[in-house]
Amino acid sequence: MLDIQLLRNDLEGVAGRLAARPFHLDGMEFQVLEQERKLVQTRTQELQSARNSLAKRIGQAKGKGEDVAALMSEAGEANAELQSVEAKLLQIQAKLQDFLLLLPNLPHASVPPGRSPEDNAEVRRIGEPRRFDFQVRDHVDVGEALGMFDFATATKISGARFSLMTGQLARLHRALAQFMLEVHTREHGYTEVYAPYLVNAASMRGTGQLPKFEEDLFAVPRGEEGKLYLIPTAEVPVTNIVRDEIVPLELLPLKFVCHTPCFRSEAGSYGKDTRGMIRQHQFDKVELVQMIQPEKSYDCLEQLTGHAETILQRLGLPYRVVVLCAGDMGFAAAKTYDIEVWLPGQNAYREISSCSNFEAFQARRMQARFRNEKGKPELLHTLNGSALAVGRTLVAILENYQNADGSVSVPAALQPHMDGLERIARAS
RNA sequence: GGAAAGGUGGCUGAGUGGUCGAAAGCGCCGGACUCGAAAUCCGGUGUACGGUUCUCCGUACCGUGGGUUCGAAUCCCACCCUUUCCGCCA
Repeated sequence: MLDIQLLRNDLEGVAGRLAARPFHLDGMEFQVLEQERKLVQTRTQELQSARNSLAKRIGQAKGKGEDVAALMSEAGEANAELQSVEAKLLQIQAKLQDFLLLLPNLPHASVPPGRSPEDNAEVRRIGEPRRFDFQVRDHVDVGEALGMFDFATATKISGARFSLMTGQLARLHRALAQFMLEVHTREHGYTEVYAPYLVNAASMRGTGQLPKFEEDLFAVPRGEEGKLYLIPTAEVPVTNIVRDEIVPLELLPLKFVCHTPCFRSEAGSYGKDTRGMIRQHQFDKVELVQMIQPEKSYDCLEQLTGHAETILQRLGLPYRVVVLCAGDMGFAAAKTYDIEVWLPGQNAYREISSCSNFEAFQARRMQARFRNEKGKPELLHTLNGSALAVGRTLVAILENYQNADGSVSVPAALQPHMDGLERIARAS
């Protein structure tokens, strides 16, 4: 959510910066709502003030045993207008809130303009893609040849966009998550978190999934009106740790790492990445989340991105880092780096991590604050990034570490997590 | 799922429907005392929004949402949550 003060003071400027996404800000709608709000709110408060002092006088008069009939009728009359004007105010404020909740974040000044992924700018490229002296296979062929990937059975059990792994492949998947958690907790100073996979609407609103992106979520009905949502990323439960909290300054930065499954309906991506486990309804991810003072958040974004890159470096996977252009960024982000891993089977770099600074956008929705040097509550900045998407990392390993005989080498960094296993081969 | 108790400011904890945004204590901040500290004493100490604009003023907020009333932390209804006991359960 954007600061409503900013809209009041510089509507043109905000509209200009949002146009880069591109997003059309309806300035007229806002101004009309604001004008009305001001009028109605002022009147409401006047009437409330009058009611309060009148009620007070009635109380005092009664205390002295005086006649209060005249005062009572006066109060009764004023109440009629108050009631209607209060209802009107609630209605306008709700409209204003809806308006604000649907505005995306402002892109940071360092974000390149542009509308499509082609406008993203490569920041750095690390590692040399390996040369193969045999015909490379994609992860599906590699995994199925090993007899450890079974998409057909996954489809039988659940439907499209689910996967089933068995044996050493399932173990590799587990080892990856384990390895990532250990690097981040031991070397990068993150606190491990176990968090709920089902969250309420307030949490989804806090991080920005709601109200605009409900169709991307899986919902579980519960009770009469209520429902819970399956998390699309650990970002949601973990960031909401600080919702409605005022964090003491000395606790900052808060750094959390959390491994969860993620659930996404992938509505609107029909026909996209239908093969293999690139785009699934359910996938595992290790997520980094930080909460920090505003003046430090961009340094933190660089660090956090570096933490994600560490995993790829340790695994010996070639990758590049791109800064997303304004048009390719998510709704809540002010700046995002995508990390793309090299996939020989696709002969392309594919997203494996997305690291973003949300500035105060989420914090304002969540009322997530810290107590600054002056002792005043101030909105936090929130950041997060995948480090990494476990399923896609597994894909990258299958493709980059495949051997001519159909086996897959286990990256050295993972071997300690797999009882020293060096190669995954078909069981004979 | 059943029964009971309870949700008040950073914490503990009062609060006959009427100067209650809320006693008191603790904590915290400032000051006095002190060479310094402790103890003691004095003063201050919630959040959000709006108006004004840097000084104030107003409004709202006592789990959430409704209701009764001139007036609700206080009464009524619904819901949520917590604790304890029982049942069930990994």
